[in-house]
Amino acid sequence: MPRDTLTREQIVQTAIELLDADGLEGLNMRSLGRRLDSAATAVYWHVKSKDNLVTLAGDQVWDEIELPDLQTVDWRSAATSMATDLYAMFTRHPWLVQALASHLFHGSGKARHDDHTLAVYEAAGFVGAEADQAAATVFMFVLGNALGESANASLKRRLGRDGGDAEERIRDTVAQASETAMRFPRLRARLEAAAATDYGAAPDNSFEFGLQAIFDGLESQLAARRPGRGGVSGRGDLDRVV
Amino acid sequence: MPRDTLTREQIVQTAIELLDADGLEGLNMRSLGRRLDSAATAVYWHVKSKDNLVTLAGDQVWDEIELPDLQTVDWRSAATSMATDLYAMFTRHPWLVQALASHLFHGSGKARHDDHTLAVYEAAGFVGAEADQAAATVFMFVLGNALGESANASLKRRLGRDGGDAEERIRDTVAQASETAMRFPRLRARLEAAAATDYGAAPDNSFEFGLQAIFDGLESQLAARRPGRGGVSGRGDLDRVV
DNA sequence: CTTCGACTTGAACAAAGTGCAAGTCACTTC
DNA sequence: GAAGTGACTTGCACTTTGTTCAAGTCGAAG
Repeated sequence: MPRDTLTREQIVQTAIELLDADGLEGLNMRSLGRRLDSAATAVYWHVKSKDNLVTLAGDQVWDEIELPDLQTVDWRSAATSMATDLYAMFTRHPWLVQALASHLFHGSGKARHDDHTLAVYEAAGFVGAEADQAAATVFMFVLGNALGESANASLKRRLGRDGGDAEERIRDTVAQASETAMRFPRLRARLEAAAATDYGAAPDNSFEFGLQAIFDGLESQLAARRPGRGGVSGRGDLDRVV
Repeated sequence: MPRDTLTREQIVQTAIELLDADGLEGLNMRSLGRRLDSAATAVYWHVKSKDNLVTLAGDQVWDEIELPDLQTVDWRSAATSMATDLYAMFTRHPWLVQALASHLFHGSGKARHDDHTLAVYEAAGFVGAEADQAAATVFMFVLGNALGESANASLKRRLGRDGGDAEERIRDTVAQASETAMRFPRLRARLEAAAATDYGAAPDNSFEFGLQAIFDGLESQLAARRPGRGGVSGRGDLDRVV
């Protein structure tokens, strides 16, 4: 009963669904095949390898974010919405962060990340060498938050999947970690509070807080430097900042 | 010819060496056993699982960073050195970032990250609810940079290992990425420049730049808010910042 | 009707994590 | 010193998962 022939788009789409649901570990070629009513190996006609498939899925997912319209909003709003979109995208697809960390995205990685980051600033009207660094700052902040969120999602997934036994495993890990952390006495109270945290609880507003603080800092650093120059290179005189 | 009995410390130490050299994918129980002159499964007497082993390795590695001395340095220097140490540690052990992203560290994760971040600020004299968010901001920024660096390291490792054939693979990936990125016309020039980048080249100073900008922003946000209050809770009034 | 190329399939291989029954060896106990 | 105990090691084998491959099926073109 083989239905209409498989398409690459269909495969990538299904892969994204599996990835969103179960993370990078949750995607395997056999279950993907099953979900597509095909043999696992049928996929290999359309896609070179699993790595390749994940890369394709990632490419597709990048396109979910869009550039804000410069005509209607000021740069800070534009940059804020762009960064927020980016963060939301990473949150929707936590596996993307995993893939980034384990190289799958890398090859192109450096190029694409920087591009999408630059989009934040170019879209907002910044150009030139300073924008490179400012954009990188914001992007790295977003990425860091995404990594945290991704790890969080992995945990929740595990907790949800294999019941009480997983909870126990996690309690173990916490206990084990505490042992190490106890060496930092000042942090003890805080750790204990964190261990009791309900992981399903609403997130705090630290992302927005940090984002705005960063914008403040960038604004003042860039403003302080702008009057003297108009060029494009000039990486040299940034060194004294540190 | 079985030598002296295996110890857990020895195993963890060797695991870290393998991880540093070849990343998370480079560590497998059989090669670990070989390196230890033991059967692969001997390790299982000392360690519960591979995940567990990676967690132990991570615990050990966290201890490489230390708290700055508050008596001798101002908060900003202290926080800078702490963040820089953290970043250097992640750079030395890129697999830690991978492990973070793929749950291995999570259980305690949220708790431990926040702790170590908080250390930046507690060590520097900040305390209270604002410190939570400020610390999280810095930490997330460091983490994001670390993720970028980790991906970069993965790529270099690949390039180094299996020769020209890998380079070709990477060229492919870049070409593929360009195709997608071409849809963002403003970014084209930048992408082409990035594709030509020598990955072995010296890093720019964007980490330091971003870090100082963030401190500027935090300083002004926190300073602006401090006069009115002295309490500890007070998450409510932060909302208006956004 | 034949052929060709797009596409699918099932068997099979290799790598890697892990459990298990059976050992070995040092040290304690009588 | 004999017997035993428990720490530790080993080889085998099972499982999951990515991937290859020879052998198909099927629809359209000639």
